[in-house]
Amino acid sequence: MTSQERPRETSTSRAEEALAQAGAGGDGRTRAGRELSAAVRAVLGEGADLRFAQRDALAALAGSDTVLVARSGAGKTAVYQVASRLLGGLTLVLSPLVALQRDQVRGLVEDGHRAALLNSTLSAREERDVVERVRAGEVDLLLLAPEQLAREATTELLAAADVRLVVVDEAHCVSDWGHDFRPDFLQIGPAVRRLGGPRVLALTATASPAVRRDVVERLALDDAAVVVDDVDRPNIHLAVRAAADVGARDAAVVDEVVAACRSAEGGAGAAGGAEDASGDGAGCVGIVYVQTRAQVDAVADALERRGLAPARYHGGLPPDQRYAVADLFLEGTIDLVVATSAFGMGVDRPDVRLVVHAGPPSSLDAYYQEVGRAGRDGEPARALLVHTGSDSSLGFFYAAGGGPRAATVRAVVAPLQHAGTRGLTRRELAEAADLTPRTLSRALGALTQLGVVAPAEGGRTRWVGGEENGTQVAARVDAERERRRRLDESAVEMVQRYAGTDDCRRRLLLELLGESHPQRCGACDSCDAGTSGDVVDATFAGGQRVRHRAFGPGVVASVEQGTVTVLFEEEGYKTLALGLVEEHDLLESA
DNA sequence: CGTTTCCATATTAATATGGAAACGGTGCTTTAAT
Repeated sequence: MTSQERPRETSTSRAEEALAQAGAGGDGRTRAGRELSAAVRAVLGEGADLRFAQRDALAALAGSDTVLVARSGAGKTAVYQVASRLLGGLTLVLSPLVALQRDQVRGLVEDGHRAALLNSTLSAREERDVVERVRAGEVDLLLLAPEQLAREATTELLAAADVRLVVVDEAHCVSDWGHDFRPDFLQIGPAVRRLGGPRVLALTATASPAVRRDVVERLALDDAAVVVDDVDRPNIHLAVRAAADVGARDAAVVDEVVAACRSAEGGAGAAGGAEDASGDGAGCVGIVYVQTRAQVDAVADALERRGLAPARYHGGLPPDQRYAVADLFLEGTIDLVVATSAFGMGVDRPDVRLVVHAGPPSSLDAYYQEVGRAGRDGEPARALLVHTGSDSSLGFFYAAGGGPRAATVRAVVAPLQHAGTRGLTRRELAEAADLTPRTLSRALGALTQLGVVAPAEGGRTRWVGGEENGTQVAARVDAERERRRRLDESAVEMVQRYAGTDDCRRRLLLELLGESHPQRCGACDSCDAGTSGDVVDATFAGGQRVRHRAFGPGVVASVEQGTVTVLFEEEGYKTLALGLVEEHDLLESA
């Protein structure tokens, strides 16, 4: 065996040289260039080559931590496969959903990697087996959820291993979930540092500049490079419709789905007999997103009364039922699913034609993730949002932003400080602080984020905030809550802005997500209606750094007819009237 | 913030009313008891 085929013997600097070759186009005359080509061939097969964004990401990774934003199917996996081969040692892949890890490992093994996973579904025997293989250096890629990093057994295993790369898959989860729902996402940064600071590669399909910044900050990435691929999906037609009230909204959603399925059947029939053999309703492949579990049943019932047979999916269903629906949808046995936002990750079916939302999502980032499940085959697809104008998820966010009260924080801090390094279990803490599990969970999320508590052995939580007292901590929680609330609020405002515009929807959506798109798209309802225009104002442009008299520094997100939307560092997104801006000289270039 | 659920109380003792409390989307893990 030659050294080229045994990359784990490659030194880090030589690996970085090979990674850097990706940016130079992979010169086959140098040793580093040949190493890169060999790794690419091993991953992609003979004759295939990397796309530009993949090359950019690899080259960036040679010098720094890297965030790669690229749509599904753009080959994010291949990037870390190649990087892992070149860097050698052990690559950790942090994958949020345990249910998907077995399939992911299977794919990696098929591509010739020595991949394994570590999670709670393993039997004691299986876990011992994986641990032994990692110890023996027989694993190149190890998949695990962030929660694993908090286990002492895992920490010890990894401390002794040669971890050279940490991949954070679905990295937007760090921003979405870290602050309350799954606080272990906030422990990734500290855990990576404890491993001696291996390179970090964060991957996601969509992330607005605000989310990118949050991810970089929460992962504590050092001088991160951000590589953004073209995230536009021009084959998806975008439309929004307003309804008078929630009842009319859901009725409109049902009408829309029924009509789409009827026309799909008619169209398939008229197109020729060959289509009929593949089953009825072909072309009526769709996902209906609703806001609550109860709404899943309400909308699905309504669709059944109209003769359709939708499946139902939400987080409250038994796991086997959820997996069954996901599998049947992926294999094409089920074509229509009514779901909450739980339905999504791992849903990679190419021929989804329709994604309908009954009520607005919590952010444009979330919306585009969900919309992006349509038309992955490149054929025409449609995304429709039906809203009432006042059904915003703002209520959710006031609740979430409401966060723990000062008294709650003090009640949690005191027993933790008293417990010392051993820490307390959730149950002990709930009892000592006299709080419900939900309230406690939120309080711990906030405290984790401030870095005053940390996971301890046996799932316990311990105090690491030194002498700081409950009142001081509560004040910091307050400040952080206020910051979070402003960002969440601005995210909701951006959804309302998208829903309310009569200018080109795709342009607004992409610009708010950090992509430049000056021309109107021709594939949204505004363009259909002729109300959209091309941007002509040259005073401001997307990406431009500016400073506002009152809001401070920011970056221009989007320019529409007569308005400019800016992402301010402190205030989140604000939309300003160009007339007023010019009249009062509010914005200056920075 | 807005809506639903729960429970105590009131009286056409089996249902109505009011006010307080809980819930509203996302999922890891582990442990104890079958």
